[in-house]
Amino acid sequence: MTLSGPFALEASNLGKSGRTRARLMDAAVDVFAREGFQAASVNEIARLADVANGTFYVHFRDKDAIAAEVAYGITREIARQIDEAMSQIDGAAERFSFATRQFIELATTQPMWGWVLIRSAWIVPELNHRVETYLSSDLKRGVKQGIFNREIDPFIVDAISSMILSALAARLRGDAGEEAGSRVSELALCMLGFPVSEAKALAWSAITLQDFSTNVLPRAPKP
Amino acid sequence: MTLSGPFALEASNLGKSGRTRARLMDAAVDVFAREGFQAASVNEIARLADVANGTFYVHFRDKDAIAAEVAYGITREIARQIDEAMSQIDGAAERFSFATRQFIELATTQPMWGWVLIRSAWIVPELNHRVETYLSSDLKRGVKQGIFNREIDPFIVDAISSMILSALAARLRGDAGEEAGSRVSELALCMLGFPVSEAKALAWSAITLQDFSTNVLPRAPKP
DNA sequence: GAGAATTTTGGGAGGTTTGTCAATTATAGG
DNA sequence: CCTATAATTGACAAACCTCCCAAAATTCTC
Repeated sequence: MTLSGPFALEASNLGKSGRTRARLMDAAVDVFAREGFQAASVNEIARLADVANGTFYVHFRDKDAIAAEVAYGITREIARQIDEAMSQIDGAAERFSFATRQFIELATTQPMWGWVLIRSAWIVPELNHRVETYLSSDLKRGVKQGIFNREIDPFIVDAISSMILSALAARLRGDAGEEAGSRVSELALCMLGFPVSEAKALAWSAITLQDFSTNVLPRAPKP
Repeated sequence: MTLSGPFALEASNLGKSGRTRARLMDAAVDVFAREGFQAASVNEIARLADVANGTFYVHFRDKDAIAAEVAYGITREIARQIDEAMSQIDGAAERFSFATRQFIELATTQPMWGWVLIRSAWIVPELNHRVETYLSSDLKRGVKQGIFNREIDPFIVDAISSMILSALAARLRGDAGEEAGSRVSELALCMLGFPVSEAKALAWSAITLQDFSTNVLPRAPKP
């Protein structure tokens, strides 16, 4: 039996249909991560989910439909998790730095989700868009708090988010270590108008990162 | 007759084989730009180049082979052009800023090349790698000149290059105007340790951008 | 447990893709 | 003009893909 992924775990208390659907989504994550959205085939997703190819079409209209669902599920879960972990943090700069570092640690704990973000972000606009929405809200909070002295518009949000994605990619490839999150966070803070020393202090401060792998989704009840 | 692209012009004085090869490369650029590397099919490239599908395989082993050639051709020409245009500039920061701005103007004058860079950079490693090589050399020059007070390693080069690509994408989509080059250049200079005011001054200084469309490749002789 | 409703199955029609190759056409040198 | 060489062609096998649907299996309800 294939070991079930995050979506399957989450759906373990749903009806049969819901569970199959979730299995397909986990399989899709796997295929998207390995081959990217474009090269992925419905056939392979079904094969990996251990269902007949016809079953796929019972649950999703086509590849785009499952991609949208997967994008939604991934980004929602990541955002929920990060948000919860930093509910106590108020300063926008601290929040940004924490979120960035935590986000990049995704690479260690849920590499497949990371790869999907990297390999499909440019093709499934939903993905990029949602990442940028979350990012944007903390950046704007910073402007309100008078901390970032740079106007926040889609251009700069885009720039920062693609920088973060590139750091995530480096981490996934193994080209960067744990410091990746701090480094990119420092660079971004500089861009936002922070003096180098302050950016460094914030970005490299000791924090406790959540362990995605155990917390991101509710545990499945033991069988 | 299909209007010939840059590669065909460049090859107009070559033998028949060379010209066909070049036509295929221009067609490949077109298809890659529209659909991305993964979704592109050899068939469509051949169709667009107005040759039989078998002809493709005479000139290239497969899609990867032509992608590598195209990547090589595009990056070499862009680099050559930018390099020539800034041969008089010596300061690393000025060079970086000029190159960045000039590079992004590629979006206006050779949008297809721009799209290829955007849509295929993550899939054809050759592309990213070459862009980063050129970028790296000017950044390192800056360190030698004592201008950038930040260690230049692949991580930061990666970060900057993906930021530049995101600006190029915004420009191609029409979401950003002429100012895109200056904006991203300013952001990057901040990251490299420049005080905001200096970064602004450099990034927004008046410069004369080369007109890629007329200069990037030698003119074809009139028939 | 029987019958109804839900879910899954897998074969197949119709299409596209890759890569090959014998046959055809164009080009160039004598 | 004629021939040797180079270049191109297009049909084709084999693989794979999407999407459909009647039949089989499973689950639910009473």
